[in-house]
Amino acid sequence: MKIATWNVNSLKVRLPHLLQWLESNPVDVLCLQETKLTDNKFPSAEINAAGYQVVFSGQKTYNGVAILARLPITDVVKNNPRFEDEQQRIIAATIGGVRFICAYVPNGQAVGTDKYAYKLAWLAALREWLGEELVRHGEQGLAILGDYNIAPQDRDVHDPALWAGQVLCSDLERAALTGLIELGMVDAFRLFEQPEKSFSWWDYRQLGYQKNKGLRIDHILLSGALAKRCSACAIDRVPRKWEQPSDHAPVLATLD
DNA sequence: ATGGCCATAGTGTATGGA
Repeated sequence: MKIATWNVNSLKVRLPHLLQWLESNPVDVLCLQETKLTDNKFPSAEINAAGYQVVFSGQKTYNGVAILARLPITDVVKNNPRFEDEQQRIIAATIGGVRFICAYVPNGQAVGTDKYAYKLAWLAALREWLGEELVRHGEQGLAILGDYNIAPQDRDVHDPALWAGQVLCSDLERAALTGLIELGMVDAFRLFEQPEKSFSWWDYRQLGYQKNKGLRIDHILLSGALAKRCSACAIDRVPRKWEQPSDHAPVLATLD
């Protein structure tokens, strides 16, 4: 089973990229973030025509998540039942016996702001819910894929000195990510040897991609049972080079 | 020079993203 996550930064703009990417990467499960579409505008027909079922939870202008799958999608849950949230940032479903959570973690804007506090509260609630979900689904396997808006370590940052203590890299955010991992999750990307300076997001400004001024903030976390099945994990930079790209690249993993 | 870009809403220019 091949699984992937991609922050498309507007599915309206990026639908052609999504369909093109799926042609060359016919993954079994794909989690999308920042669809930025209300549900009535979601392009289900085009995605179905590409051979995928799809479930989604969106809103106007901001956020929005979706899960595409070649196999039937069951037991869909929208949002974290432990966290009241107007913002559509989570959708969960079971596919092929595996529990998938697609997550768009809040950005946090800047350390010390209200949005930063919201991010930390959101992550604390995610941990609480994840603990329960692992009891329910851990044995068969659970994966959380998404845009975490957290660079786990300095090696995931193009310029650690510049980013030290900043949002996406702060100690409290990293501790919140560690909190998820402590429940028994594994960062699939770090199961394998990877190129130096591997990133999943590059700023649109300052020729960020061309200069590889990026961060690794999109992750696939696997429960122990799935980590044992994982035989590969990589970032696909190809669509970041296309015309009018998302600022994020897809992250893929293979489960044997 | 401490910004620069991009998407959205909407038709000016602000907000949010990361």
